[in-house]
Amino acid sequence: MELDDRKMKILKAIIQTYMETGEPVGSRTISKYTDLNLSSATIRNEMADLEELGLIVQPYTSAGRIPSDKGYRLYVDNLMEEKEREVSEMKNFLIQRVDRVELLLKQMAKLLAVNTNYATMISAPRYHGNKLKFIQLSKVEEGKLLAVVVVEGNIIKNTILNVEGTISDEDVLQLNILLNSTLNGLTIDEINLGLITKLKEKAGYHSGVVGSVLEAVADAIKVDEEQPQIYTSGATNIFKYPELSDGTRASNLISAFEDKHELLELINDSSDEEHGIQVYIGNETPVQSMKDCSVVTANYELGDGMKGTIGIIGPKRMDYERVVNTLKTLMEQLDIIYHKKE
Amino acid sequence: MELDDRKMKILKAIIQTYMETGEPVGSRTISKYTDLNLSSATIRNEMADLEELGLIVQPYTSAGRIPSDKGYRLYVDNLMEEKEREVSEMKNFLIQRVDRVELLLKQMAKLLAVNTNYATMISAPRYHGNKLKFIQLSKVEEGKLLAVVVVEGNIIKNTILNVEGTISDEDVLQLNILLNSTLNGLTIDEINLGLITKLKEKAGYHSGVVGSVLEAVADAIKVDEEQPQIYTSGATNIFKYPELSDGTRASNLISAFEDKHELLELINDSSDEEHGIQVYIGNETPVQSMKDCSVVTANYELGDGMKGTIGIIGPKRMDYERVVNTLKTLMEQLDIIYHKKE
DNA sequence: GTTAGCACTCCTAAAGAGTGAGTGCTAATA
DNA sequence: TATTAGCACTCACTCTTTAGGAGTGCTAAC
Repeated sequence: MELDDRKMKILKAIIQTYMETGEPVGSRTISKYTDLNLSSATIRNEMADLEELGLIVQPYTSAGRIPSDKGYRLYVDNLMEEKEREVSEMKNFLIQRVDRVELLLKQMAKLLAVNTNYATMISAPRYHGNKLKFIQLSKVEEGKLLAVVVVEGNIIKNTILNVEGTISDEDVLQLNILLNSTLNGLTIDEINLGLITKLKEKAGYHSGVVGSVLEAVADAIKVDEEQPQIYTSGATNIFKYPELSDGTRASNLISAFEDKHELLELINDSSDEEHGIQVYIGNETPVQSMKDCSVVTANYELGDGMKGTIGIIGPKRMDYERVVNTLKTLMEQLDIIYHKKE
Repeated sequence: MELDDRKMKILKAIIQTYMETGEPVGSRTISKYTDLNLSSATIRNEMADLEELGLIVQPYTSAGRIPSDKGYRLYVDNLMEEKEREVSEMKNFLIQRVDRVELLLKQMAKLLAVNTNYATMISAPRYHGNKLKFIQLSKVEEGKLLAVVVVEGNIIKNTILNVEGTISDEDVLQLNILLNSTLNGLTIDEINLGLITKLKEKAGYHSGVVGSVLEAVADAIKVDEEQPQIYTSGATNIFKYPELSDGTRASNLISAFEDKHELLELINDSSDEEHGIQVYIGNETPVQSMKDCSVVTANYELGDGMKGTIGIIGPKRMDYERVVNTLKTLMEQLDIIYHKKE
């Protein structure tokens, strides 16, 4: 048995109805809903076929049908049509570049959550491949240096270093000049051992400080590399969907959002996928606590190398069209704003 | 009718039993539980009296009794005895001063949540009264200055300033010297208009920059003043208590923890209370969504002026003794660690 | 003052009945 | 041959009923 055009139409109708109501869809509903002008009996026959194909399931005998993961997958891959985009709000919001990326991301997460009624997550850009823009050491108190590192995209990292022995203000000045002239414009990866040795030589008897500065820089960046900052919003939106609101499920989901550890897997998994938008349906997700959810991710890029991931988490019957379109629009807008200047 | 010793004992037994089970407590239970050696009938008479006094209530006719808010209040104020403190873990954890306060607070929130099985909240120290330690301007790119402000306690704020016109490196250096020599050691409050005017005069034709630097500093600090950073942990612990886990209640509570707005009220309310520990039972709390909870807050102080608030949020039948003792211990330890150096 | 005894209340869980949405199958129809 | 009408059947859901039990309040005896 093959999946002919009519079956497709019926499947689509089932999925769309189920998305709205969240309740099993019966044959009579479809018979009236579609422009196919078929009796409920015919629909029933077709539905039996669709079930045999594994695209829909009955929660119990003689109930209506709900889409299976496979059904959703087919819908997302083939049946979904692009709506005209709702750009307005996003556009206004993104109209100008923001100096502090974190702020932008936080607001973006919130905006998306409010707009979609799903939970959202945005990972701060990974440094990987980012250029060092500026390093500054300052003596804060005796034995303590403040190191400020600015990376492309005006991401700022502060670290306080404990240094042994005394350093004069003049020394600090010299070190700053040395560090900046040597390291500026390099990516994190380009700062290799050879360079470090060379730098230490030049630093003379302050080579120890140079060492710990670089260590601290690497450290500050590594911390973010391994557990990048993740902003979340709208976690409580899941309570709007009864199929996710029961005790344990909700608890697990909210926990995932709270300690953000599991979200990392999601980011790691989807960030391989170059640039595109990825949809995880039910069991496809790498995150255990989201087996009953669907997740849509997109990889954004702000400047050169400043890449991160946006994720939208909702019930399996989420409005894929709207979510995918919203994300696509967002990506495009970001592209326009952050690349036109070059 | 007055509250004699025996009634006290019975009330205490009821509350303690209810804390463990979360279910209405019957007369027979108390009759066996206590060392009073009274029959259930006698207990029943006493319980009727306690109910008349408003200290316990029946959820429905002929059910056992549960403590009322007033009952809990009496318990917290008079009946609760100090257990020997469990210092061990806290002590190990706090043994050394940490350079980055934020990190300490984050960990502290988590530790408390895991230990108590309640939700926790810690507000980052308010700047109010804190001394400025260090200001540093750096030219990051043309037209953009990076301002780094360090306040006592090594709290670091970064802001990027857009400046019109060009500034030479030499100018930046001069401004740094000027700003630091004038402002270091002052509290935020001490930087008044007179001082600013004087500073602007000295800055000569860069007075505009000085203005915007100070504005930015004030701004960065004001943002924190108005909506101080709040770290939360263990919000999902509330699912461990059936009386808080139902849909709407849980959703509201978790929401409060997510956007942290409501938590501010709690902090503002309790931070008036100088140093002590405060217990809010049920309706006593200023936060709407916590009417069915109890909240215990404590005000901590790290250095001079670095004050913040810790809050523990749980069900009304929370283990007040343990929570209060844990917080007391924590306060003491912080005191010892952060004040002995002076 | 304390206690045993007993009738009474009211929640809870289980069992049963009725309802309705929806199905699968069969036979008639176009 | 595809479609449809008709009908028996299934099963979740709701309501009601029932029985059980925990716990009470009251009374009378100790």
